Amino acid sequence: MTRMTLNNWQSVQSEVLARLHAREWKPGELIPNEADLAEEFGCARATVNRALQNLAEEGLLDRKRKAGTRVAIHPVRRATMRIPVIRDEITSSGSMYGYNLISALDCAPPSNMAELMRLGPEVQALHVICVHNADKKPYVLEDRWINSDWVGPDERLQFSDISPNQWLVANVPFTAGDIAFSAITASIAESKFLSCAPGQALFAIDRTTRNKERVITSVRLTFAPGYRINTVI
Amino acid sequence: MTRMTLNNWQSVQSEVLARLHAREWKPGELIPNEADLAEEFGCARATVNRALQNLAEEGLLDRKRKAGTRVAIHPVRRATMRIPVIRDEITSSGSMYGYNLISALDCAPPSNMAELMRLGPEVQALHVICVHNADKKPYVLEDRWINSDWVGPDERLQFSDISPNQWLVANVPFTAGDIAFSAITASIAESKFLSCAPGQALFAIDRTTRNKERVITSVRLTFAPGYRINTVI
DNA sequence: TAGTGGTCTAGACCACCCG
DNA sequence: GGGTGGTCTAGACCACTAG
Repeated sequence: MTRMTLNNWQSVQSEVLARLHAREWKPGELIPNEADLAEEFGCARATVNRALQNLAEEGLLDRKRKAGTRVAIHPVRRATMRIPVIRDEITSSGSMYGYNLISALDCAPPSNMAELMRLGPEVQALHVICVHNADKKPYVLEDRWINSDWVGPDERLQFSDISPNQWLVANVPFTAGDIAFSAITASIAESKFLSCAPGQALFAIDRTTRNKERVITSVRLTFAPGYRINTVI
Repeated sequence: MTRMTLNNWQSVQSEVLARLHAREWKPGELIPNEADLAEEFGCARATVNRALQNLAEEGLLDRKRKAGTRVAIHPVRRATMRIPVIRDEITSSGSMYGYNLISALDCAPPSNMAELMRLGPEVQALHVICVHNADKKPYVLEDRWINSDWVGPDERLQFSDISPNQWLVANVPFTAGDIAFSAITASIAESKFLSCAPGQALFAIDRTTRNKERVITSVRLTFAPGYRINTVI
């Protein structure tokens, strides 16, 4: 066994990655245990552990106590992507950010939304519709329901100046959320707000944000035609 | 200072999370340094480090040497999502998986694809079109270009039985890739393969896979209407 | 039950970078 | 310059689980 000196976990990770890419360790195979690798690499076991744990997190290795570490069969199963913070997304692409409040009304939400927010019948919530612009052209339509418990009468006045998203992020703590991506067909209303043809294919993001199982807000973002979301593996 | 005993990094992380959710430490604020927290929690600094590093990775904290650790202003900016392995996605939802090869031909790719794959003019690549079915109904249309260097004449015969994706994952190592999500309008051809109306909004994933800067394959997956991709923060 | 990964500790040194 | 996070080390004990 050639003995090398890799004295930080990044270099250990690189070496392991190289062996995976070279198929020296093949998918499904068992690789040597941490103690042996530590000796071969000339470093502490904790250093090897850090490297292998990182690769396991990325989905390239499967680790189990006693069973050892195996090369994952499906090398990459996860992608991490930025959740767009609309204002940043627009300004960082060099465009000028603009914001139009369309409406902000208290009313009883439709039944599916009431159920999601666990509101009784007749209970009202705040419904906000607004448009974010890039260089004065519509960029995304925001259609949001907010649980009234989280926003007082004073705050909602501000929504003519700052977007509810920006306000919520800064003022309401949350513990969990879920996101869904889909393709939808532009309705008449959507096409009007986004200045596109009805029936056009639009990219939509639905996001629900919770604080300890209670829904704070649920939003649909409908993007202008041509929007893409990119990420790297 | 109340002194507690948190002797593993998960409990340290929970405690820190609780303070963040309770707004005890507010967005933008500096939190105590690792040594102080270690003393307060009654554990080693390395344990605090592990917890804080994990929270920083998740986007909840911003850490800088000398500057210290701050609560992130935009609490969550990343979502990690499963890259669907089509066959698994279909079978794990309880449906029967099926596969139809439409065509597999060597031909010169269109210019944008040739450029992406860095092929000279007139150089051919393998173009595969196939459909994956769930319970005999079209689920996703796969339109793929494969660099001929990576697939010999023998292998391509197999594509009538197993999908090129499955074959590539098992046989060709890759080092990097990128993915894009978008909404497209169904063309005549797409609508035919997916049994939907032309003009319908469809969810599309474009994926390019590389081995050391050389493109192995580039694929567009076009999903049948109604497809959604879900993830949790 | 024995082998493997998961983690903690105490101490140390280093890299970075704010003031 | 000095305080902060980033990491390594050696040793130890524990938790899990395959055989």
